[in-house]
Amino acid sequence: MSPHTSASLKALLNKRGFRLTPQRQTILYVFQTLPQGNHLSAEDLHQILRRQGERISLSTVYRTLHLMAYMGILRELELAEGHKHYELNSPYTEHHHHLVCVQCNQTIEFKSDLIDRIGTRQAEAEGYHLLDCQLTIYGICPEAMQRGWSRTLPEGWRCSQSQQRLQRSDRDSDSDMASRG
Amino acid sequence: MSPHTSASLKALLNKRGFRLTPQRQTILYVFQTLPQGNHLSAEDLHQILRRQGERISLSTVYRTLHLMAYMGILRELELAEGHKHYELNSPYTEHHHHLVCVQCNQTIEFKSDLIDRIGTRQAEAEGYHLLDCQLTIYGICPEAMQRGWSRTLPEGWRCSQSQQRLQRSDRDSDSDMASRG
DNA sequence: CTGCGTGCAAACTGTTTGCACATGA
DNA sequence: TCATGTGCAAACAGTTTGCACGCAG
Repeated sequence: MSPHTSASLKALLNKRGFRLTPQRQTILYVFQTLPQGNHLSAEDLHQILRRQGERISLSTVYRTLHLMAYMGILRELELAEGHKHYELNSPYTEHHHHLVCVQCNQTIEFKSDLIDRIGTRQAEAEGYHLLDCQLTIYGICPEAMQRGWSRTLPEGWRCSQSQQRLQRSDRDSDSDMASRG
Repeated sequence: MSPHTSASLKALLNKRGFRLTPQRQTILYVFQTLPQGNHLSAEDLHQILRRQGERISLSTVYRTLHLMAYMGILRELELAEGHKHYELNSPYTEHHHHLVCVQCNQTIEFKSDLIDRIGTRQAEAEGYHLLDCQLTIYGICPEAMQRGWSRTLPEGWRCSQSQQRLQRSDRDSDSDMASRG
């Protein structure tokens, strides 16, 4: 159920004067084999590649993410972490939205035709060419709430101190992403 | 109708052990007197302050934006420009969403009770404590389209040949979005 | 064989932080 | 008074870019 074979990717790239390189092929493959509902930052992707023994430079990762987002192969996400995330964007991928815990970064996906329709209509109404439309809901997940967090600042927060706010505890703590239909 | 007088701001801050300073007061005032619908980046705000003769350091700007966002006084926006934007967030401010041109950054606000309701419901369904809910629609505005669409790729990216617009047809895959919701 | 793509390192942008001093409650 | 807030500069993280070489078309 891969949206692109290396042949179709090549065709897609060549059509626009770009080339199919091993790096681009590898990167697309990573996204294609990613558990449904995951999204990667440039750094994440670079780590994964490195762990797989691929030697692709970080610059190339960035350039490729850019290119693929531009081509519509990837979708660029603005979650609440200060850097962009990317996920596959294809007709085979359900268009969805995100519910994010700003404390632990747990992310729940959900879809809503209604929202998509509103987005489409709104873009049309203004004469915009629609690229993407994302409802992002920021909140505190039940687990984080239990660990204690009021809507305001964490206890002992100081402007001048190191603010341990929203600091993700571990890189692998976000592996438990749920996906709801 | 200002959501906060300096007295109520003071109360709000003191309640949490923070202090009212001239800087904080000034910054809030800038937001309060901002033309409706504008949102500022830290840099924007710093410029404005400087132009007004205020000598508030950039660090303080950042710290204040942070503080006020966490106190719920400001709303943090993730538009598509690589940096955050802030706007007033009060009961008196209509909650709204954004339609952004990824080429020229023109932003159109719109509100939708329906979206807000969907967001609320979705958060509730997952047991999340709702903080904010933003539908952000990315697209190309009519003017930018006329000028031809070349951004999204790094400066000097070599694809200068066929600059044809991408056709994003994945949005209208099956659902009938012709009907207005 | 041409010029796009890559890796590298250095540059850049937006943001955070350590420190000493200033100041609000 | 004294912990909080500020300004400054340096540190930082994420991203970009200039250059020389490598490789796809």
